[in-house]
Amino acid sequence: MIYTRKLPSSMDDVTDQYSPAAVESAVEAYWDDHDAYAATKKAHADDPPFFFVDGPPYTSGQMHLGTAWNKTLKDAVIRQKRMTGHQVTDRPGYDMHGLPIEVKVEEELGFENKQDIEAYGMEAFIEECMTFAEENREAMDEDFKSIGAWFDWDNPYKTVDPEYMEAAWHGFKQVAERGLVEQGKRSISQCPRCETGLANNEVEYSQVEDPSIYVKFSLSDREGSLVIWTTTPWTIPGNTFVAVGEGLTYSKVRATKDGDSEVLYVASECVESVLGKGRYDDYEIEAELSGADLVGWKYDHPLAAEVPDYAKFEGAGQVYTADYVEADRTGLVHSAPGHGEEDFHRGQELGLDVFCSVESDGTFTPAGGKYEGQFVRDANETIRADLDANGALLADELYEHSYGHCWRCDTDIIQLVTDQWFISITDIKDELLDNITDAEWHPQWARDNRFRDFIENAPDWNVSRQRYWGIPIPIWVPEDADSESTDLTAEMIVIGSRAELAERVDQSVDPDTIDLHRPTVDELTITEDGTTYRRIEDVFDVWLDSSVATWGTLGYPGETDEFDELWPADLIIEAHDQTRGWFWSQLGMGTAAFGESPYKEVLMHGFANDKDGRKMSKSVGNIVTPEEAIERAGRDPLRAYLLSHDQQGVDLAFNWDGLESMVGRLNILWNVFRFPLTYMDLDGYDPATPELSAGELTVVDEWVLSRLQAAKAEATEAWNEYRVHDALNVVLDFVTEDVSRFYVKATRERMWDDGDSPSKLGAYATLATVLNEVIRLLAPFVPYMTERMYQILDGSETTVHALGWPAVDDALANPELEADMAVLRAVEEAAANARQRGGRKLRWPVSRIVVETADDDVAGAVDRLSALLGERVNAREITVTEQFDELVEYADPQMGVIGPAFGADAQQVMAAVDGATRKTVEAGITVDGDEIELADEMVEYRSEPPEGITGTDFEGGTVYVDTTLTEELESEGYARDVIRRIQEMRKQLDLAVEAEIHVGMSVDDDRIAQFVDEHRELIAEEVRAAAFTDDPAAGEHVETWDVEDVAVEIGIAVSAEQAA
RNA sequence: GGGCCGAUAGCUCAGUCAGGUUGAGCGCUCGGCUGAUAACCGGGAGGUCCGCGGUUCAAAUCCGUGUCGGCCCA
Repeated sequence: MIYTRKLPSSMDDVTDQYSPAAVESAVEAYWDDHDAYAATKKAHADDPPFFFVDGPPYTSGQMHLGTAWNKTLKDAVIRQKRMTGHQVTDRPGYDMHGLPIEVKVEEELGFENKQDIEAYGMEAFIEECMTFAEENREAMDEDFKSIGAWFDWDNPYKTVDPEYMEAAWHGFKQVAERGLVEQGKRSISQCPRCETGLANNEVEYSQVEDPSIYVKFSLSDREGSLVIWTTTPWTIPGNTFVAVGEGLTYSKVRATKDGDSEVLYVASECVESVLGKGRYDDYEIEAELSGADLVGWKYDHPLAAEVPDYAKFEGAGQVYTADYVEADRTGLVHSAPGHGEEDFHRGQELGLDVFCSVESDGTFTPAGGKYEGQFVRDANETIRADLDANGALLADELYEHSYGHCWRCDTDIIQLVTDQWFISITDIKDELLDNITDAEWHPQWARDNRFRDFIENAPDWNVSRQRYWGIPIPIWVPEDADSESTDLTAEMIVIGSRAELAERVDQSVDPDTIDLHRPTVDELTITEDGTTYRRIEDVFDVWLDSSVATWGTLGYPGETDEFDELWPADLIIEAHDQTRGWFWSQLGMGTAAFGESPYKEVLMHGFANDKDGRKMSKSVGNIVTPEEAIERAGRDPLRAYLLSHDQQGVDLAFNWDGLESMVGRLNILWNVFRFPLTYMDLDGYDPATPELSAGELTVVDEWVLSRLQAAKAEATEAWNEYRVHDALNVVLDFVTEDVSRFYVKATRERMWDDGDSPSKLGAYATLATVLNEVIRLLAPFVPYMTERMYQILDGSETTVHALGWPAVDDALANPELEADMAVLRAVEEAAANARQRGGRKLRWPVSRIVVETADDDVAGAVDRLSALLGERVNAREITVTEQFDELVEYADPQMGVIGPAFGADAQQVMAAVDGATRKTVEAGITVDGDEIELADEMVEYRSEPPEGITGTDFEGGTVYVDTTLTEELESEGYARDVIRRIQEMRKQLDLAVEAEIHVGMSVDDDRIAQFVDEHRELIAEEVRAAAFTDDPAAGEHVETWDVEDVAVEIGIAVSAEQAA
């Protein structure tokens, strides 16, 4: 053969069925041997840049189906972008800091709390975290490579690298210089086990059962009690005020139980319910008051004896209004600014001090009095009992509701007021909302609804964590200062780089080698203007790490050239959970630090769920791993399956049958690819550089080339809008519908034309053109099999992935022909249907097919393509008519009219009329010898083709097939049947396509034998028979066939000259 | 509890923006084709377009409401 094959010769046999595993391992070896990835990058090294940024997966586990989808999509996009002429940034990233890894390492080491870490030694602990993260990262590298993801694996960005950590410091310093970093007390969600604050998105919720208690707060300046409701008894010690709704109405209720009476104040709407909960016998409403009337009322702390240091400062122990009050439960809200976020904000507004008697580990401080040292949840029961003993407990129930717990260790969170550092997102809300629209999102609804809503409601970003494994916050504050006595925000020094650190700290530090992790940086001090500064101990919220990825990827600020050229990112791609995650954190950080969105375009895909659309989870046992999918189907099929579904915001319900179907679709592609190879090989035809002008193009060639242009145009347009699945499906549909089902079938015969047939050369050139371009269009999706195909068809470049994206050739587009062919296909389908109903298989020719249509376009199309149509439907003649005049009208008796008119005779009339032709009816119908008079409305007629003709409707009309046999038609039919049987036997003998044979045959029916005899020459030519005898027994291979109920014995032998 | 997304044949999905007889592929079944052959093509069966209510001559489509699933938030 004359074309180059570069693949290992053991894989050279492409006549095998499509075997993904074999193709993929061969291609993988080929890529390694030829350094295909490097060759691809080199091919596009001088193209205009495209700055893609990989969202860093967290290095806590291995690749799952969702991350496989994510990386596959990114990989396909990168490959396609390269093909369209871009030098694409493909540095993969890994998110390696944070609480999840700390928790894993703690588990491995058997730790239970922070004290265990301190005892073990922070430095050693951090080393363990680094090792853990790095080992996981390496494993994930291999996972991602296994699905054919081509990234710069030798050079990933890692959030633990000094260069990357510096990118975070730099960004943070810009934020500080804009005055957006501040320290303050805030109510935060605290994990008492991890002893750190959590970001809102680190809190997960689930249903739990908690106490639900109604507590009476005895009024100190008048008779009666306020009734409040809470599910957190442990916050009662911290009670500072009671809130009422300004616009609500409250009732003064005199309630009696067991003869005793007392006065209770509750919202009027809640009276019935509260009194019921308290099991009072009776009650009487004595007065109605507005919420404002209650303001300023004073009450006694219900645990005054147990918590002697309770909040009794100026303004405490009184009633205030608050807008968070609703007429729910009691309409009065127990407020503890040391705990609840809303309580805290209202307390600040009212100028109240903060009372918080709970430590960061969830135990009461000495200020908690009797409860000192108890864990809050354990104290619930004691507090409940104490309230009961104090006569303050009105009702005591259990309540199931959703409550937050730590995303990593599942411990129930507690709300606490602590000192934290914030980025004041709320100060730049307008700028953020403005910057949203600088990025284009796919799908757009995610940006305009979900993302915008989130940003509108976003609180200040608490970026400090009281942990170890993270980027140390680069803030130094005066040595002895604390937040109570000093405005730390005003006094802080923020360091933005290693160089600045080395320059300003008191110790000698080498900026090139320093590890910025704790505890190294903790020991560094800064002395300026006579004041010594120490670093605050906190590390960054891990979300801040990845938020700087767009410049961290580029090594900025250490390296500035690429940043100046490329930033902001052209595209990022993640699943919809990142709307509140990475999409948000990057916008927040980019806006706060640089005043703009760090990305220009977002592609948001969905989640991989199980076949029922449910989340995959270990506990349910419905997890499908990428490894399993690859083993059962293959890498290309898995990739194509994942990418064939909507990539914009919609979840995927993973289904094994769907994956299997994809193997089937790709198998058709494989078959189309290998179909012409044998012939091209025999003829020494080189499919690498097909010349369409070198051969003779038939109308089918022109048509499929036109369809190819349409497929390219549609795929390109889909890519431009990141409708990635459409870009894939359009091409696969073209391959299966147009190329396989129509073109190949219509072209097959031309493949075995002899010699340099112009028609054959035209077919070769057409098919080679189609294949060359289809391979390019599919390369981003199925990189292995397209590589294999390319190397066999062409192979002039190292890899298919270095090639350019095929352009539409307008000269080959022919919409009129496509429309004509659509008509032909509809007619053909109808004809096949009519044949089947007429009992005439396709191998047997029919004398004529009549297309009845009132549509000029349809008539014209059939006319123009009548030769091709005749061939495909195996008809001697095709005619087109507006009105098929051979239809016969059959009578359909109308019993609604006949019944009343003929009474008892009606049944007989019906029987006589039913199914008769119009001619018969109009000639006169007789019943029992009497002609009956039929009014027009008694009979309707339906038109049907006559005997021997079958009609089937299609969209533009009706196709009639005349299946009437003539001797000549019958004769050819039998001959074709015989040819078919001999071909089958050739195949059974596995003969070479060009091998000549001897045929012997006897037919057990003289008439049929005569028919076959008439076609000896045709048969001999079709089956490459050198000799034809009447003696089947002379063959090496003899078989008796049943042809239309006639026994035909056939013997074949390889010609002597062949065998010799 | 709130926001967004999804629900159409046994399965996977299109159609919903812009109302007009619900479609395709897979699977099943019957048939056809036959040197792409463990491939390919056609026919058939298969539907409460998630439920309920509304608008309209007409609703899978628009509106309201509920159910289930997903993500995010509380």
